[in-house]
Amino acid sequence: MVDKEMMKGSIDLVLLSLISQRDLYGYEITRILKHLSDDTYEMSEGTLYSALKRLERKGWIESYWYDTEIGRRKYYRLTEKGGEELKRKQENWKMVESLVQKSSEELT
Amino acid sequence: MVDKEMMKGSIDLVLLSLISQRDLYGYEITRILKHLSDDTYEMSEGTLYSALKRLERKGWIESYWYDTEIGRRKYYRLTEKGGEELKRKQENWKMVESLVQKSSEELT
DNA sequence: CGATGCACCTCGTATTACAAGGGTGCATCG
DNA sequence: CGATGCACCCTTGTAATACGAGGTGCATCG
Repeated sequence: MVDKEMMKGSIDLVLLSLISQRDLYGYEITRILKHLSDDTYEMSEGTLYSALKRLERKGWIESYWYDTEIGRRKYYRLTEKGGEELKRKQENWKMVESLVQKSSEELT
Repeated sequence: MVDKEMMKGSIDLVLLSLISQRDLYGYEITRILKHLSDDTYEMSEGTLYSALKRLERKGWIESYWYDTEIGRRKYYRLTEKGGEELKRKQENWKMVESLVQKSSEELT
């Protein structure tokens, strides 16, 4: 559908954004992304879980197990540090956004 | 200044955008990016030249030498294939843009 | 029973972006 | 004249990234 490497470089930002809104579990995240992209993008689980691990290792998210009748789920929640990082990444994103835009507009 | 890894994933798009407007040489590109970012971002030359090599290897840009009184410069120009790739990457970018936005807004 | 969906995970690999280095030649300054 | 700085190009090594392919277990549906 779309470029498989579409999200390269933006995965952490997107994940932190999503988790900042409410606690989510892995599989749920893939469903949300699929939905938000109108079924054009499906994040591979290999990508997702290693990204979540990375975010946790860096202290930006924390996880906890939650058992439902239909099985166990590992939920992730944003930490304070993760909130700060999200802010940084958002500003960063704005910068890149403006560069991408300018690079296709003006050339001084 | 900004995150050193700021451009991760967007370098190719930015470079193709810039070169699509007019032929450019390497050093000039670093100057333009610095200017467009209001001096907050300076692409390391290692990054730039290996990116240019990559783009050339993929057939998206072509290079030619040009001699001025003050020395030789290696200019890069967009190929037809590069034009198509640029278009693809731009659509891709819009997708990611919308995901980044949505991920910090709604959660269905 | 087999397939499908939910839910998690690991491993190996190619690619990427970077820093750190190296090189040339010209101009300017002391 | 020598040093410094700028303009310009390049290579190498490394850490991190994103991915596909594979694996587990359970429940449900046909």
